[in-house]
Amino acid sequence: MSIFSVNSLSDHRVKLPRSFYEQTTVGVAKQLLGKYLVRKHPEGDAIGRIVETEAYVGPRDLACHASKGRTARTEVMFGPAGHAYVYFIYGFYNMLNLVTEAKDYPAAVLIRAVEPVAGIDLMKSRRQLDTLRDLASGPGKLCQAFAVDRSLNGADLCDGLLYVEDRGEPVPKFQATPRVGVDYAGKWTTKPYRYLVRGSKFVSKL
DNA sequence: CAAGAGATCATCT
DNA sequence: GATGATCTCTTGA
Repeated sequence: MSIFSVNSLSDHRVKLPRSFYEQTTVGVAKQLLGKYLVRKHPEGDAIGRIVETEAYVGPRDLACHASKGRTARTEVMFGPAGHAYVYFIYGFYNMLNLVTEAKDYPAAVLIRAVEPVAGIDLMKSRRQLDTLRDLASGPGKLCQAFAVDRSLNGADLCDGLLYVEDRGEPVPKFQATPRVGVDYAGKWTTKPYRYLVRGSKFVSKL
């Protein structure tokens, strides 16, 4: 590193503080675009630029698990912001969410896709795939690539091996669409709570 | 390329 | 006992 790095934007790396996650869920979901998901692991670190998120905005949102009430599964969402909510679905896949808003207000943002940035060989071996585009372009895929499973449920994103980093990029241009796979949620099905970085090849689908 | 089925299990009824 | 915030592979145009 040169002495110029002090003033270099490219050196800006700040772990998102809890106050970031305490904002509105929709705000967090949008602002996470262009941030970096970091997974520290004995096998090696994995980093990806977040390109797709979904907001699950609280107890009234019929697509949000917390709309079913406070249970063992949803407990983490009722806790303070800035923790991971990881659950297992379809008998195969883990989903990574980041808990938002105030304690006792259950809401979270689903991380749906990232662009691989570092630890790419590790991701390839975990995914048994060689195609960069397919390594983390979906919520199940990225959990596999980043070795995220239920052992991380409840993990503190402000003090642990999983967190999100701000590298000083502005939030990229994005588009909003309805969320994927929530056809059962009545009027909540069509709410535009899915956010995608415009032009990214690494989103799960258009 | 689009559409459909199957895989497989934690969670809630 | 049903179902799901998914993925992959197969089928057929």
